[in-house]
Amino acid sequence: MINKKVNFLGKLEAEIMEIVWTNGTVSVRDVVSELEKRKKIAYTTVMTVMTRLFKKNILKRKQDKGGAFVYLPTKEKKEFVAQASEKMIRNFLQEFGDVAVAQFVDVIEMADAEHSASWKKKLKDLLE
Amino acid sequence: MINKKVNFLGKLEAEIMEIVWTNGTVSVRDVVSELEKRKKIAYTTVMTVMTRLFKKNILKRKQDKGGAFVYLPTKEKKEFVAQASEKMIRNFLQEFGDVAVAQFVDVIEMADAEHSASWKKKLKDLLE
DNA sequence: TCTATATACTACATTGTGTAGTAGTAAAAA
DNA sequence: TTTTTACTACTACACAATGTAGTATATAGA
Repeated sequence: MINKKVNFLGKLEAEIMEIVWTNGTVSVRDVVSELEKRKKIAYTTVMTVMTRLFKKNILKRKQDKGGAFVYLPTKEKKEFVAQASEKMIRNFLQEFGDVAVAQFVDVIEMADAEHSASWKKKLKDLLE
Repeated sequence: MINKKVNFLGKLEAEIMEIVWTNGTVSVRDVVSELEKRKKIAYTTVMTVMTRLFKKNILKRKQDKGGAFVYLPTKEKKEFVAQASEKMIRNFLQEFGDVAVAQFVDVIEMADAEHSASWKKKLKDLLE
């Protein structure tokens, strides 16, 4: 089918999640302050996105004293990435089987060559 | 960044490309006939999508005698998939390095278990 | 009670995709 | 040659995801 369905995050969503993952528990205000170091952004913009993230169950939140919410990641970054990756790779594998595997190896080799890295070795090790 | 940018194809786009890849050189009419076996669809819908595919350089086309266009894939399926995959895996690897590799192995193992397949073996072989 | 701030709600823009109508044109048929 | 048919270009609308932000309301603290 070759058609996409993996849903990672939008650009702003991703920026916000990075901040949340780094800081653990944050208010909208916190995130806004952080983002404002880099760009002009309205409080309500951040709030809207965080509310959406909450509705998508990517963020949890609870009432802070003072009425405001504090937000927490539903999953730590590692886990979130792992699950999103899994979904992606799974689709990919299901769709392309052999090609997927072969392609993965190719890219790993290319990447190793380009960055004198050794993902190939790591991969071999993981396969014991 | 964890944000998506890999662009595969939409559902209808993918269906159309499958038909193109299978048949090599097709007119809009050909594709419509093929799709109509499965669902109700307007000629112009298919034409619009194929024109978009052409503008995105995924299809080539040339004038047929009779005024109509015939469309051809810019890349064969194998190559298209390979390149799209490469882009995806490359992003993924760049973004998540270790986790990506580890995750790939995990999924392969799970998939093998679930479908008594042996992608793991294939992978090992490819790594010689 | 008043004021500052946070939230909820609403709304608009943009992009990608699916969907399709209409008008014009060109070729084929009568 | 005139009529019919078929194809293309253009336009348009819907819907989802995302980025962006204003407004109105609620509430806590001064």
